[in-house]
Amino acid sequence: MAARRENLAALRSRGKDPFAQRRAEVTATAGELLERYGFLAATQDAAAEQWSLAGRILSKRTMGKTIFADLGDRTSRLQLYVRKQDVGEDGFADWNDLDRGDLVAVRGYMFRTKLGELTLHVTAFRAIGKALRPLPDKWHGLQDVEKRYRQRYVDLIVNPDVRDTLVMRSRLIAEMRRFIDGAGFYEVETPTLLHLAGGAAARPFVTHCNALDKAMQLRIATELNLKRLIVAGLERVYEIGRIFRNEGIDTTHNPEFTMLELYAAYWDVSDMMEFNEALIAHLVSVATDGGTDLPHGDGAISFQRPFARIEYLDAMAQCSGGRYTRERLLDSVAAQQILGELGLPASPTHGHALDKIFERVVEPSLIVPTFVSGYPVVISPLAKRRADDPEIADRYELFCATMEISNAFTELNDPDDQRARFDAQVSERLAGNEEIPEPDWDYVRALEYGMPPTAGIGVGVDRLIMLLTNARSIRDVLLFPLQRQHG
RNA sequence: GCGCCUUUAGCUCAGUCGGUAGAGCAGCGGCCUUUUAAGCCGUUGGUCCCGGGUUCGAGUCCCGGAGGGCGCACCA
Repeated sequence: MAARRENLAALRSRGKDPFAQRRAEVTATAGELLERYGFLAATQDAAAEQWSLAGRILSKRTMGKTIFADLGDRTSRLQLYVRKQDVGEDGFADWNDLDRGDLVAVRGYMFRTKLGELTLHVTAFRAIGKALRPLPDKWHGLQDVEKRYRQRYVDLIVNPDVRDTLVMRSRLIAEMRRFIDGAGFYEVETPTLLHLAGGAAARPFVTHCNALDKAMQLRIATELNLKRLIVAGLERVYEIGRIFRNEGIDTTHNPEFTMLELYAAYWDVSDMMEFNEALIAHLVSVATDGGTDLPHGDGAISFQRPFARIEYLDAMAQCSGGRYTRERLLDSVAAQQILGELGLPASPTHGHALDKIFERVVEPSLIVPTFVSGYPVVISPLAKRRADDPEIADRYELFCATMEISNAFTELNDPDDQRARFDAQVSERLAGNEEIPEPDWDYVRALEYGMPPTAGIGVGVDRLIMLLTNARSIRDVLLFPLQRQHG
């Protein structure tokens, strides 16, 4: 660091203070130039066309009166070629005071070196920012996982894979919006700060509002407010927003994460399944440059439409050799017995038991994209019952690579049924299940004004991005994953 | 919360049986006008995560603590 400060002082003494610079002319990015001049043959140049670009020096190779360096900008990395005879004595001295990590604006023309690399022959340049701290090892980059997450800015500078993944995330979410907007949905933003967090089973974060002198909660879902907007007549709404759940942290859980929730009036769960399948297939195509197969681990998963479809109860039966029948699963006592057979601890509720059984018995086999339809009503408090089977809800979940990717159902719009299910939840809550939220009675009031038949879906965006980018940990698709504080 | 692993130079890592701290890269000084993990010669650089203990002597052994990773548990 001392050496870098000396170089900074040297630049300043020649009137080239990098921190005094206000802006840089940029007429091209590294990526654009690499594409545009792909036709150049070795040693051939395009000296007639001058370009200006800006970025960070990622490496520097000095060879006497010549310097090769790599410039990185948001698109790519481009080699620079600087000759003393082009930039003069002073200019060359300035280059010697530039360190790896410094920010520069350069001007020059493209050529291809005799070893075949497209390179910018620099005719003019200027330091526009100085790195007082050295960059990590040019070859190994930053490996220390802890430092990578804590100092993500460094990770992003030196590890191209990290940047590629996070840039892909940005593109995929933009694509998701474009696709949904194209279907006539309004994007809305509903409050994060609520008096009562509902719409899912999860422990909320609690905070305090000084102005109201009230305890508040951070939302655990956007569901109830979005459906209020369906009551309000917006008909097609969605939100891509941050959700907070005060639970564990591991490779598939971060306390705050991004969820897509979308509601369409006049659709049922089958319409939603169509839409869901089209959306996922589209995103796979974007992620794979037009393909249908996603790399996953060492292999690949095909997202060729149509995806597999199976009934929840059939899946349970098949994966248990017929032992877990409808009768047993839908009976609270029998379901607990199954837990015992599986060697799992007893669950506080029937619903919890079903989730555990499914997780153990069915989920591990759900590798290819599969819609699992017809969840029991006991684990679907906000979903409509099937017309011909009132114990089963009109609901599906999409699984892929054993991860739940989306959860959708025909929304329950009968206020009396909704009130009854909330009452049942109150009992569960009193029985000690802390994840069951307090009922939001105003939501029932909203339903009393009339909600059209509606289908809704929730998609865990981070896990979807993990799938689409073949990331092993949710932290790899988050810019700043939560870390414990030092000290 | 439990178990296993891990923390040494700016970065990536080695460090034997407990004997006084090492390499590569980066940096610094030199040579080099098409290199690309440039090369060659020379050279600087340490809170060995923190706190105790055992010992003549601890990076190394013991106890406690902190951070991180993985697994389990928790978590639609």
